[in-house]
Order: sequence, then structure tokens, then C-alpha cells
Amino acid sequence: MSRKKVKLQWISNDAARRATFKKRRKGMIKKAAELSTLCGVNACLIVYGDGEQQPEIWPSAHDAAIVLSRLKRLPEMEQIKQMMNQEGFMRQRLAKLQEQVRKQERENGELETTLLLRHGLAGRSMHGVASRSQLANLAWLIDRKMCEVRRRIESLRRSSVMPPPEAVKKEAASASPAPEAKEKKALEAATEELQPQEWLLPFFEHGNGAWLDACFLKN
Amino acid sequence: MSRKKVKLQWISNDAARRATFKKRRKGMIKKAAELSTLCGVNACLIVYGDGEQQPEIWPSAHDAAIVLSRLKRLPEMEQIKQMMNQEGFMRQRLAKLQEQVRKQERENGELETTLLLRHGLAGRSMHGVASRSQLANLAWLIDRKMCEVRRRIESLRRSSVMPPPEAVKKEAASASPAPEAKEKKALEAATEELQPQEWLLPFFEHGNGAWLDACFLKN
DNA sequence: TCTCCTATGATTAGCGA
DNA sequence: TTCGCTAATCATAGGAG
Repeated sequence: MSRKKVKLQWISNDAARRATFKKRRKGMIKKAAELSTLCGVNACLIVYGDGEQQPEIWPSAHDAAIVLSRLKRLPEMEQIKQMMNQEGFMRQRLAKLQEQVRKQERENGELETTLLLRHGLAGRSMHGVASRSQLANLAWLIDRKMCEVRRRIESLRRSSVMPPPEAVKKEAASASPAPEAKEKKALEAATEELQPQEWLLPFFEHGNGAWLDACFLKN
Repeated sequence: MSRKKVKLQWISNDAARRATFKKRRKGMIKKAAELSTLCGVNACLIVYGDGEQQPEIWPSAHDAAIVLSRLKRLPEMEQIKQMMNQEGFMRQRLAKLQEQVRKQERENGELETTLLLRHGLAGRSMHGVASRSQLANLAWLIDRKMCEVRRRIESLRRSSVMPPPEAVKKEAASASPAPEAKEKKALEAATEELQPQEWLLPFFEHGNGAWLDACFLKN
């Protein structure tokens, strides 16, 4: 029975402190796991207890390694961010366009959104650093892609909305051999062309969610 | 009023997820602070929020830098070293990636089915019913995709290098115009992804004392 | 959106075995 | 030391403004 409200200070009693540490470490790992699940945060926790030679690693050792390796790449991302800050308008523009895409796609239904994200934008790691000219190129590229996306979305919206009965009849009457395949192929082609360069991906990732990095180090 | 017991799964609603993330991030920082005070843990937390360009750093950027610098001289971890260097690591990773591929492919299969139904069947007539041949078509398509995935997994096993799951998924999901080039690229990406593990090794060299380290990294 | 609120579920301090 | 227990404190989901 928690008789006292914990006073927030160093627990001098050794046993008590260790007990508290164990309990709270367990609690934090649980919290981390929950956060990871609930918010889609890819995370890891490495916990060395007092005197323990083996750390408690969550969710697993190699996942931890992966997360840490990505942490290592952070400086690169920071560099890019810095570059983007210098070209602030570009970054803003990208973010805005990205938001537009998401909005429109959501309006148009989860189907296209999921497909585009999965085939074109879903997370991949970044392996390069963008040069100034590459960034300029990117802006132009994105601009063009956005037009295509809008056209495509419009097209999909038109074709997805239930057509008038006459149109349905007509379409059914002149059914091509494999209408689904054609439709799918066209969409795939559009998607394919929409795939960004790998080094661009951090830009897209940035607007798509949160990430969290934490380090604890016992004295 | 927390009416429901939280169901431990990804929150699909965007706003709700972000709200939850904010609350829980705050909670975790508080927990970290308490743990630090109560148990004398020298710790830091770096938290990147959704769309925030600057992370929330606790207790301060300076202290975080100190902790991170100590992270570079981390204690022993023979087991992890082994896991990272040797077959165990690869095999674990292989298993996990295979599982991911299976999962992804299942999702893709559903997606494609939905797409086909929508564009090929449902879109044509609100009250239409899929013909026998159309359904057979869908079944065949899914079957084919699964074969591709199996082949891909086999290929991966033979080369014993793991490309990122996204690349696998992409390759399996859409026939690309230049498969060989893509293959090569995927392998390079895989190599790249596996290389950085090595920089971790120095972190697991000898040292003493209890410590706690945690990292969270959004995809 | 954001903040504030509070009922409810979750965490945990202190204790005894 | 390490369990398990239970009351008490704490965190937070969901709703209201």
C-alpha cells in the first residue's frame, strides 16, 4: 500500500532503490511497447540494470541494432534538413504538396492512398545526400508529379463514381478482354512513375509520423 | 473519462494517434525524469514529434550530448556482438523479413483484390455480381503473386543477403521494367543496411557499471 | 485543431511471507 | 532476495468547450 506519495529524490536505501529501479524499468519498457504499438513508432530499449552484465533489450537485440544504426544516420538527415532550411520555401512547398496529396487521396478513398503510399512512398532508407542542384531538380520533379497525381486522382474519381445507367450498359456491352488488367496496369504505371528517388524519402517520411529517440545512461 | 480499456493496437485515426502520442511522450519523459532522480540514473531523452523539426530534448541538449558521448564507450556485450556478427543475426533477420514479406504480400493481395473489385467489378455496376471467370481471375492473380514471393524468398536465401522488405514487396507487387537493375539495387541497399551494424561493435566493448539506454526511432 | 476535465485503468510503494 | 498483494497515486482516453 503506497502509504506515502513518493518524494521525488534519490533513494538512499540500496535495496529499496534497486527494487524501485526494477519495477520502474519494467514499467518503462511496457510504456515503450505501448507507444510503439499505438503510434507506430519503431523503437528500441536497452536497459542495463545495476550490476547486471546483460542488458534487457526490447524488442530484440537485432531490432535495437537496426534502430541504433538509423540513429547513426541522423547527422546526415540533419544536414539535409539544414540544406532544406536554406531552401526553406522548397521544404515548405514539399510539405504542402504532400499534405494536399494526402487530403485528396483520403477524400478519394483509402484504396488509392494505400496503393500510392505502399508502392511509391512507403519508408525506405536514405542512402545519399542531396546536392543543391538535385534539390532544385526535386522541386521540379515533385511539381510535375503533383500534376500527374491530381490528374490521376480526377480520373479515378470519375471512373470510380457510379456512372449513369446508360454508360454502364454501354461499357458492359463493349467490354474489353481484360478491363481490370488494363485498369490495374495503368494505375501501376502511374504509381511507378511517381516513385521518388531514394534520397528524397526522408522528406516524405518527415510528414508522415512522429519518431522518438531516447537514451538513458546509468552512471 | 477513459471509458474503454485501451486496445493495444495501431491507432488508425490520425488526430487521435497524434494526441495519444503527445500525451504518452509527455508521460514517458516524466517517467524518465523520475527514474533518473529516484535511482540516480544519468539519462537523456530525445523525442521527435510528428512533423516537428526540432526534437524535444530532456533534460537538455548539452546533457544529452554528454550521455550520447558516453554511449560511444559502452560496456561489454559479447552476446550482442555475436548476434551482430554472425549467422544468428542473419538468420533471425531472415526469419523476420520473411514474415514481413508474407504479411505485406497478404496485404497487397487484399489490396489488389479490392482494387480489382472496385475498378473492374463494383465500379461498373452497383448491383453487379462478379462472374465466375472474374473471380477465377482474381484467384489466379493472387496465386501468382504468392509464387513470386516464394521465389523471391528463395532467391534471398540463396544470396544470404537481405534486401529491405520494401524492396521485396515492391518487386513482388509490380513487375518492373528492369528487374535485373532493380535486383542489383536491392542487393546494394541490403548491403548498405547491414553494413552499419559494424559501427555498433565498439559500443559493446568492455566497461563497468550499470547503465540504461533506450532508443526510439520512427520509421 | 488545442486545452481542460475527470472517471477509469494502470502503475507502483510498502509490506509480509 | 524475490515474490505477491493491495491501497494509493498516477496517467490518460475520451469528451466538452
